[in-house]
Amino acid sequence: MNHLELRPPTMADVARLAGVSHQTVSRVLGDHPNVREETRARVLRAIEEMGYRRNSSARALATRRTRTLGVVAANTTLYGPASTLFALEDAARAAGYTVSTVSLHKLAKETLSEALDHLSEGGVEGVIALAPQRSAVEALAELRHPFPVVVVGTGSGAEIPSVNVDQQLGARLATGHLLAAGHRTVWHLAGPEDWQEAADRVTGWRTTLEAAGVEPPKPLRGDWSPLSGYRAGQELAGWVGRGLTAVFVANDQMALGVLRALREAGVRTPQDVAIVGFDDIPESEFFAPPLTTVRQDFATVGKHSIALLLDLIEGRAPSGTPGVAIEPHLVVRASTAPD
Amino acid sequence: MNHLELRPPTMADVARLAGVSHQTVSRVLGDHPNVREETRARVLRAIEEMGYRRNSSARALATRRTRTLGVVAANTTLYGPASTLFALEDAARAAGYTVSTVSLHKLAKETLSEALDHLSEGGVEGVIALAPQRSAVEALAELRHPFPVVVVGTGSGAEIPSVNVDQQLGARLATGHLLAAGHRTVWHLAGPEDWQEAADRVTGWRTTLEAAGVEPPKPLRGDWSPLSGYRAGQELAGWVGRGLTAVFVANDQMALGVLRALREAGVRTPQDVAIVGFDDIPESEFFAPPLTTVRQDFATVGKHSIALLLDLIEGRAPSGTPGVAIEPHLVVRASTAPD
DNA sequence: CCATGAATTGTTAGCGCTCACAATGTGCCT
DNA sequence: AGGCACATTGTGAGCGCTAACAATTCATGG
Repeated sequence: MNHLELRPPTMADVARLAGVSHQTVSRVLGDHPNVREETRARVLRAIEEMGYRRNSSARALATRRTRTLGVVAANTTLYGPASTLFALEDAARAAGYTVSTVSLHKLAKETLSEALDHLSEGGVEGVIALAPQRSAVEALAELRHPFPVVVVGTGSGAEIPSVNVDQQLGARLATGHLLAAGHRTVWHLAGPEDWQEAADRVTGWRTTLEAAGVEPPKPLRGDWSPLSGYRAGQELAGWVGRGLTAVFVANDQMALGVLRALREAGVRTPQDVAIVGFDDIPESEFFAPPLTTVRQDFATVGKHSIALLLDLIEGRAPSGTPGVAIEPHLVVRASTAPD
Repeated sequence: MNHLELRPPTMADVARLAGVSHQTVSRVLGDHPNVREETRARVLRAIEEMGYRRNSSARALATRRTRTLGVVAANTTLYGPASTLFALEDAARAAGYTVSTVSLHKLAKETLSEALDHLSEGGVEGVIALAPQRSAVEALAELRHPFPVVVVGTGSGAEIPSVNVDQQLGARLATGHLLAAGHRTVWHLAGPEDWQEAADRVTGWRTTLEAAGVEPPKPLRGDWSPLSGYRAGQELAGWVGRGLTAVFVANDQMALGVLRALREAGVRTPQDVAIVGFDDIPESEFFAPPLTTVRQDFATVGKHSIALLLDLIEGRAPSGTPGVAIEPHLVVRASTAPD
């Protein structure tokens, strides 16, 4: 309880109590095979009795392994990043690693550099960067760092190893769903230009329309926030009755704003305009109306990222198929089909 | 770039290149006053040239300070915990500490114990526990750990130092606001019994009603999820016209569910029933209608928690006024007042 | 009964850094 | 010029652990 007690016991202390050498204690802790059962028991008892814990710094110094990974991210209060963070942490811990996180307000080159410095000082063996913006990856590619880095969510620009959800597929699912429901065309409210995900969703949307022989309308731009969706929604409302019957919105939060703007403009969803979002945040199911959206599997993203990073750290050939994006799924709700 | 390069340079390497002793390099890095300006420059140049970085493990071993804090949390994808996590990380980094996070699915005693073990193995100097459930604090109190622990969000049971938002005040603001608007009574959809915040909000709501001479209706229970709010909302709808004109919902997600259930039942908000939520998640402003809610200042929570933990680690008397809860604020929107 | 090898344990030397102290250099006063 | 205080630098000893090797024990079989 009292952390100010004299200094914590060392391996030598345990060894003394157990009547063995410190090396034997180390062997027991390391699950070495060649330790007599009785000795092991004696050592374990001594460890228990003294409440001994290995000193991680000394261990790290001797082994040259800190068993710590770093994660750099921005916007960690948003559902997507928060979920990814969670999955990463889970996967890393399962692999016996500790995770140090640096949450930034913005992924500018300078802050990124400071973050890597901070993690580097902390002795991480590798870093996962949740860098959805292209500029962030570019900055990352220019930065020197003494450990491998894996990027999550910024396509495979090939400069840096990465793990991704197939955003284009997600957009194709969304757009295709609307076309299949009989809509002649599908409008798109996109995310910020600099975001890879936003770009990929635009591409997926555009190609789906083109494949169907439809000229894509000019996409609108938002910044992921409900407010920007609201503003775009007001603009979209003006096109109702002039060919706009379906909108694919690049994320659920903006879709929420769009829904509100349409409702205020007297436009009914889905009767007048069908809406599809992206992310499947927990709230989406209870929007007015419940939102059809695209769900990403963050747990898988986390597992793959950690696996890839560990491969790089160990110097093995990456075990997962490289460049394979994780498949998202369409979740159909009332915003595209009256129930 | 290549992390498999020969072994990274050591302080001795830098010293050799700069023509000084390793101790002088250490002094330069430690900003020691007594180093000649010219020497310092020479050392810094050598450091730069070799791309030297101090080995944190060796440093930690020698100083007995890891400069690492741990955070244990569950439900980190929710807005509140995610925001707190962010604030904690920010505050810790500002204080020169690295943060290791353990995100749990559930704060059971066993998982908590494993989490503390994991962090302990990682050499943390102290831990912040985001433990909103009373059972979690109790479990925490029973566990032995060789470092100080600060709990966030579970009242001041006094067993463990804690930092809190004044949930009762928040509930009083919400309930008072509704009473002031002329409602005769206010119903309450509470969070899970075991959660301290839920209990505090119930208390704040109840005392406000009692102070106004109103007998509080029996509170409903939800589990924070929109779905549970939806179910409760269906039940609440049945009381409309029989005295129910206002509901204080213990969080915004449930309020979303309530709003939907009421709408489906043909009950208008706020004309027929006014709703107040709690949390002010980013979506709340765009609900149908926009939600009046209570905002918590997570950044302050983060700063206070870290400050308190560092005080405990350093063995100082806590600098902040102990037990002082952080004030939340009411954000009034259309769900309680037609615009 | 002793040689032989395997199983088990101990010994020694760092890992790269900081701390305490020793040694040297510098300026200034008398 | 000598001496003293102070600034500056160097030296040695760990911090607590693991890795490599050395030493010991133990069972076997000839």
